[in-house]
Amino acid sequence: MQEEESLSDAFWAVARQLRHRTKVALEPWDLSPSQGRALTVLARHGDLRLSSVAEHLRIAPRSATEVVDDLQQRGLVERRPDPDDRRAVLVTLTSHGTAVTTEIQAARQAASARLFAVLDPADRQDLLRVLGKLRDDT
Amino acid sequence: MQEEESLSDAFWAVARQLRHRTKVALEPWDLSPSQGRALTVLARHGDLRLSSVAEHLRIAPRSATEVVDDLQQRGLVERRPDPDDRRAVLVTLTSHGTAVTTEIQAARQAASARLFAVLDPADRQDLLRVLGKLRDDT
DNA sequence: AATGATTACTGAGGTTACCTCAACATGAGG
DNA sequence: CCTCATGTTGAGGTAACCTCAGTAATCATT
Repeated sequence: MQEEESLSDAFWAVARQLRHRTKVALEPWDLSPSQGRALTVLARHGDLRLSSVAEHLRIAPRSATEVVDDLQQRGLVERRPDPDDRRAVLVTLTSHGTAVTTEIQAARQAASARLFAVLDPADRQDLLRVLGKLRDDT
Repeated sequence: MQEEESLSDAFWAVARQLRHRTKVALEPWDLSPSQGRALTVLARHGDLRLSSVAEHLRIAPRSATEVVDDLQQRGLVERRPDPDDRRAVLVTLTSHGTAVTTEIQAARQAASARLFAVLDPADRQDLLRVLGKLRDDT
């Protein structure tokens, strides 16, 4: 059965394109993927503990310390003591960080829009439907 | 236009699944992604110079040296002098390496088949068609 | 309230998979 | 043969992760 082989090949080829375009679109900000994701997570969930940031990024808490260190140096986030638990540190977007995150999300979306723009509406719908089935599995 | 956002979200969700399953399927061999790809490339193209291996893997020649070092230590590939150019080294799959590569490709294909098995034939055809359009773009 | 276990973070140091740069051998063209 | 280009590798560097141990704060139990 050759079919699955080429399905996954095609899938990876498109994934590579999408990844590459996203990377290029995000170059102006010079952020690592983890840093970019950290900003997105903070924008979505509001202030988070360092350990929560680590969970969202699926990295060790110690590694989240480094990601946040870097973002803090750039003035994109602040560390504040958690009022509810003085062991914990809350990571918060600064206003500059919020603005940058908005720009980044726009750039990311524009990059993916440019890729998917070659599809007509019916194709998009098909893709969304089929991907939905794959995603819901397991 | 929210549509592209969820299209790429769905795409990445599926890509993550496929990557995860492939990784799990390949765990028994304890190979890095580059090592796995190197074996595949060698199986497809036959003996290659170290610099060609580097090109296929899109890494620096010096880094290909390390990948090949490791594969050689495991007895999966051999280095031979290139008869046509004594500066060059030819990397060749050993018979053990050929056998392992075959097993790996089967495992990879089985993993992707399991993911795509939830689709009926019409869905698969749609997916393949739409991915083809996306891939040919650029 | 005192104590012992647990939790949140971080310093120190390690690993992996890359990188660049320079050295060395070989090859190709004037 | 002399110069310049090419193929590989040694030396050493870096980014982004990791584990492990230590400190401070909190929680649970007595």
